[in-house]
Order: sequence, then C-alpha cells, then structure tokens
Amino acid sequence: MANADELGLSKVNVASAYEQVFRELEGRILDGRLRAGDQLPTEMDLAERFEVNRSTVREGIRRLESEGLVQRLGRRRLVVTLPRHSDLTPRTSRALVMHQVTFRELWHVALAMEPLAARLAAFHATPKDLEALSANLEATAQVIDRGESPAALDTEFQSLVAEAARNRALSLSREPIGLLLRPALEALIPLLPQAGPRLLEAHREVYDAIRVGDGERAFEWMYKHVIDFQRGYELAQLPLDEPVSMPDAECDARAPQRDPDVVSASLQVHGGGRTCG
Amino acid sequence: MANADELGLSKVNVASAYEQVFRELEGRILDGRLRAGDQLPTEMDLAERFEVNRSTVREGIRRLESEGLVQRLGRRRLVVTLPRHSDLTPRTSRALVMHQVTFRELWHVALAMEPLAARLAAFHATPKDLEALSANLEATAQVIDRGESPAALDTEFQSLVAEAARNRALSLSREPIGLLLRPALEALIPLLPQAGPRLLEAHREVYDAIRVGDGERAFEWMYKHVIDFQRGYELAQLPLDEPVSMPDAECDARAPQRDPDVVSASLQVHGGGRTCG
DNA sequence: TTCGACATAGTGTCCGACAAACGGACAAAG
DNA sequence: CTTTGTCCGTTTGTCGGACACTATGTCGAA
Repeated sequence: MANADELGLSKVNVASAYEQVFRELEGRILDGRLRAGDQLPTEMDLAERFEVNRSTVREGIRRLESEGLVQRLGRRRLVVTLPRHSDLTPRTSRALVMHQVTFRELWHVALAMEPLAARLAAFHATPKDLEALSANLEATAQVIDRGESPAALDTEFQSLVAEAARNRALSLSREPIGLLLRPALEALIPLLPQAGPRLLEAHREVYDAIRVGDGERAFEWMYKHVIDFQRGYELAQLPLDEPVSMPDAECDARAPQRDPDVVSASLQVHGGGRTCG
Repeated sequence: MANADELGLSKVNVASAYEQVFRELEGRILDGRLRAGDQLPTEMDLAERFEVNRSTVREGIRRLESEGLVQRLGRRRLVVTLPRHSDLTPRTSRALVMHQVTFRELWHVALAMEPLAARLAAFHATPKDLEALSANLEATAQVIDRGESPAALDTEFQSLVAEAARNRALSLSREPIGLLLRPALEALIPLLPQAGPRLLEAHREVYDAIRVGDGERAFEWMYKHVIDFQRGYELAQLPLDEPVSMPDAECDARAPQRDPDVVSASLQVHGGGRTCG
C-alpha cells in the first residue's frame, strides 16, 4: 500500500449548503451579474431557486451581510452594496487589538502612511476637502482653547487628509491604524500641556501646504507631526511596546446611511461632518 | 400627558435578535471572558441561555464565523479564534476591487509600505525568516531560469519580508495591496524580458541587506524595486490609472490549519511554505 | 384628488423534526 | 498492542410549517 503522505490527499471539500448559497451570491456580485444597487430576490425566491430551505438561505445571507456586500434598507429587500469603511475598519481594528499590536507597531505604519497621504492630498484636494479641513482646524482650535482633548479631532483631521488624497487603498489601509492610535493620543494629551498647541500648529501647516499644493511641505509637516507624537509619548513615559486597546466610543460602528443612493455611496463613512455626535 | 420629546427617548433598540446574539458573543470575546481556544457552548445551550430559538442563534453564529472570531474544527463545536490574515485580506481586497482601485493607487501605498517593511525586517528578522527568504530566492531563480513568471514568488517575497518585520499592523495593511498588485506584475513580466533578472537582483540585495542587518540598504533596494515596478509598467505601456482585477487563483482562501493549537495561531497564513500548490 | 383603511408581501422569529456526522467507548481481529 | 468494525449519545445541518409584525400598494370614501 502506498504511503498516505505520498498521495496528494487534502481535506475533501464539504461545503455546507448555506456556504454554497453565500458563495453563489458572492460570485454573482463579484462578476458583475449582480451590481451595486440591484435588489436581491426575496428569501423565499432564493430558497426555491437554490432548492434549499429558507432558513438555509438566511444563514448564507447573514454572511453576505456581514461582509458588507449587501445591505438592508429598512427591514425590506436586500440591496447589493459596495463595502464601506464602516464594514471593514472595525474588523481590522479588532483583529489588531486581539493580536495585541503595540503602539510602536502602529506608529511605524502611521509614519509611512500619514505623510504620504498629506503629499497626495496636496495634489488632489478639492475645495470641498479644504473646507472640511478648515472646519476641522477651527473646531480643534476651539477645543484646545477650552482645554479639552483634541484627540478625536486629530483622528478626523488625518482621515480628512487621507480622504483628500483620493487614494482608496491608502484610506482603507490607514483607517484602522488611525482609529487605534486615537486612545494613545487621548492618553497623551492631558500629560503634556504643550501637545495641544503643537498639534494645532502642525495641522495648520499641513493644511496650508495642501491648500497651496505644496506636496513636499505637506509631507514634511505631517512627518514632523507623527514624529512629534512618538516623542510626546516617550516624554510622557507612556509604554511604547504595550498593546493598545480599542477606542471605547464605537460611534461610527453603524453609520446611518445619509446617502439614499447606495450605488454612489463612497468608501468613506463620514459624509463631511464630525466623526461622532 | 408629557410631551414625547421631553422624555429622553432615543431610538428604541431595533437590533434584531440574531444581531444581539452576535453582539453578545462578540462582546464576550473582546473583553476576554471568552478567550482564543475556548469552546463555545452548543447551539441549543446558547439558545436556552439567550432565550431565543436555535435558528436565531445560528444566524448570529454565521456572523461571528464570517468575522473570523470563531472557527469550526471539523463540523464540530465552535472554537474562539484570533482573526487571521486569510479572514481579513480577501475582504479588503474585494472591497478595493469593487471600488475599482487603480494600479497607481495601490502602487503609491506599496511604495510607502514595502521599503518600511524591508527596513524593519533588517532589525527583526530571525534565522527562520532568512531561511524562508533564501528558499524563496532560490525558487525565484529557478522559475526565471525556466522562463516562467516569478509573479507569485515576488508576492511571496514581499509577504515574507513583511512577516520578518514583526509588525502586524504593517503585515495586515500591506497584504491586500500586495495581493492585488500580483496580477499587474503577472501582466508585466512577459512584456519585459529584463524584468525577471532585475527583480531577482533586487530581491537578492534586499535579502542580503536584511541578513546583515543593514536597514537603510534594505530600504533603498526595496524602494528601488518598487519604483522599478512602476517604471516597467509604464514602459510596457500598461494602464496606470485603470482598475485592477482580482487575482484568479484564490489558492489561500481557506488555508488548512496546519497548527492544531488555535490559540497560538499567528496572524499570518502561510506557515513557511509556498503560497500555493 | 386626497386621505385613510384594508389587503399583501416579505422579513424576523419560533417550533418541532430528522438524517448525517462526530466523539468516544468498546469489542473483535490482526 | 495496534488496528479495525460497531454501537450510541450528542450536536450540527437542513427541513417544513407557522405566526406576528411591518412596509407597500390598492381601493374606496370624503
């Protein structure tokens, strides 16, 4: 008898019915036979076509739903949707937290991404982007003036810059990192009185550079800004190599669908307002 | 009767039962009451505790499963699991493809990430990492010698470097980008005869720099390598600003769980072998 | 024509049921 | 002593049917 190892025997494919339902629908969406905005047939209809029970269909649909490929408007019919930030970012963040990623790890990535975002933003920012950034600066100034923490606004600033960079790969990659660095900044601010003003100055310079289209200056200042963050963290004797935690406010976990037109719904989650309430 | 507005009435809890089941279990996992490796109660047990039907529990479980928080070993009991690359990367890639991300967008991000990975790898690479990289070099040389495409091996090389960087945030961020750039490289190779050798040279230099711990040289060569990629793409007159497509081979979609100990299962997906069959 | 009651369709949830797969125990065979 | 075959209770995958609730659309009344 031949040795079992020699035959290329792998786990036999035993996809359960609900999994097949999921894959089938997923396939139709990926290959374009179902496009964003299309309505899915009713559960009963699907059950008949696939020749499975409605319960089975439902289990498959839960998967689709969870992956952000379909969405329910109201309690009604399912609609095919482009996955949004709010579908992907929380998962990635959670995974990173569960794997006990450290501040240093996140920071290294941020140091590579945020300046890049700033540079690209200088080339691609629209008036609307500048407006949003400007509003953010305003709010940051006020918050600092009141002695409150600008951490959330800083996170938003970085997000807005990335958004202005018009690079969805970049947006998507940096979003979880930005999200997880927020608690770190939140912890840092009260320990360093000069942190607020320095942060605001950096933001202003970055904004200005973006406004006049000076990519390199935007890059430099953002770089400085991120370096500064780490410096401050060290200065405040906060632990660089300890796991970060999840930001408590999951304010945008399920952002309300402001835009009724699902097709044109962007990858982004906040339509231009404050991140939270 | 009091004015309805005056009572602090917020949107009533409209989360459906299966969603609550999901959130409940998710919460237990996040806050550590359920830890990786723990077994979940049986479906019937859960149904009784939550006082819902088993079908409802199942729908919630599908969600958990889809997010990679639990996993099924065989058809048996559910086990709490740390989300792995193979759970997260495909979703992100899919989202990017659906949003019709262009080569240029991906490339910009790669240009920021890959050199960083190389630099960090120079500091953190273990002998085992070097071994894997070395094996990859060997394989690449052979493949090029035979006139085949080293695209898959290049993707693996980048993955291995990132792995050696010991930065999970970086690994996770760059993985989808690397995956989506593969088809681009695949298209490029046959058009440029010199691409293969140049690629191999760059890999060799990066490897060498990592081996001797020279972070800056590793950075430089990787940077050059990624720049080269874009140059070649341009040279071959391939479209920089058109949407990329999904790599056809979903070879590692559901990587077999080599490590029986789920707890220590790393974020990574390939345990050190070839990416595909 | 406008408005509100009614019919309808579709989802969320539940119930009960059964075959198949699994895990473990245990006996028989080598 | 290891391997193989068998049995059994447990758990999952799937099924059919059922009902309440809620959008949605229809139609008659004002």
